[in-house]
Amino acid sequence: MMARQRTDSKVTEDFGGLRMTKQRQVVYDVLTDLGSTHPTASEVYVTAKERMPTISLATVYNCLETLTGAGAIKQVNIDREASRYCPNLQPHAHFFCTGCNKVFDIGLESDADATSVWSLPEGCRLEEMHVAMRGICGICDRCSQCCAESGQS
Amino acid sequence: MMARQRTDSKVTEDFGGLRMTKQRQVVYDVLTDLGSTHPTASEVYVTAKERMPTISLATVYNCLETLTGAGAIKQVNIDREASRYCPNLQPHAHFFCTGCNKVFDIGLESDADATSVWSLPEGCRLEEMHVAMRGICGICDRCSQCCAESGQS
DNA sequence: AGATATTTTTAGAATAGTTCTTGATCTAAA
DNA sequence: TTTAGATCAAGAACTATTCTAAAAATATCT
Repeated sequence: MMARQRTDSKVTEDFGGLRMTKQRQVVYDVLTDLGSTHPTASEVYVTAKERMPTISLATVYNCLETLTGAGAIKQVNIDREASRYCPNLQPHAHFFCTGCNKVFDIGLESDADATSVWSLPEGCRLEEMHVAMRGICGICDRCSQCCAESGQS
Repeated sequence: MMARQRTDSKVTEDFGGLRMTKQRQVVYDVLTDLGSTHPTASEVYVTAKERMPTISLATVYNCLETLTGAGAIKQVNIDREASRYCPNLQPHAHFFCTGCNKVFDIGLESDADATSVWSLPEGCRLEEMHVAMRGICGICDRCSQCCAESGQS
């Protein structure tokens, strides 16, 4: 699935013949390094600029779009807030906690199919599905019970 | 659940003690009259202005926000495109057809539970869930087979 | 009813995230 | 090494939405 190429330190992945420029590699690495924080384009930009001071915000946007198009990363939208980006390619939903403002990946129950609960009209070809949830995460919920404060991050 | 009030022609609904001003009534009526087209704020504005020429776009935004907050209508977001609004209060998903650019309501299979397929961490309080799908609707799919054209609306 | 307070509306300015434009730079191919 | 195409950088432009301030409408209180 992923071909290796020569690089000094990092595994460079080949996503569908995408030319992996230095900028794209930095953006991709930042995204995987930020792990599950689901950063926005601006947040990616801040960290990318530390590693490559000449990179521009427009380039970060370009790279994120290109990587998304190539299927290397996913774009996550919660309402109309700034898009976030996510390196998790497994099928999953996103839980947005209104207490701490964090986004969590939510996996499928084992051998569950997210589409099967929906009554799709005959002939529909489903190509993508985005599931966004809002609520209070377990940490914030527990915190609000014991200290009666909103668990700000 | 919904108290009736005197009006000339239309049923005026009382959503959680919301003051139903003329503007809010017009916006709400436009939304139900546009049926399942899932109009944007601007599209609501165009039709609302025909019925009440003095109404402003800001008021349409205000009314849509107020009605959404009162639970009278739902806001629908597909990626970061302009928000659409929907008078269907039943739990349902939205299918966005990339062929004809239309949005369809997708109901749940009978006695299915959309949340049960997701493995929510213990202690999470889920308050809202939005399911957005992209693909080709049955009409566009059939059309592309017989006439080899993208079924533009 | 009349006076006062509160809410809502209007119009336009402001904002934020994103996209576009243009010229420079890089890369791949011939 | 020349040429063509892709990518990058910087800043301008765009668009959906929110904010602001003043006017209008509505509710509340004597």
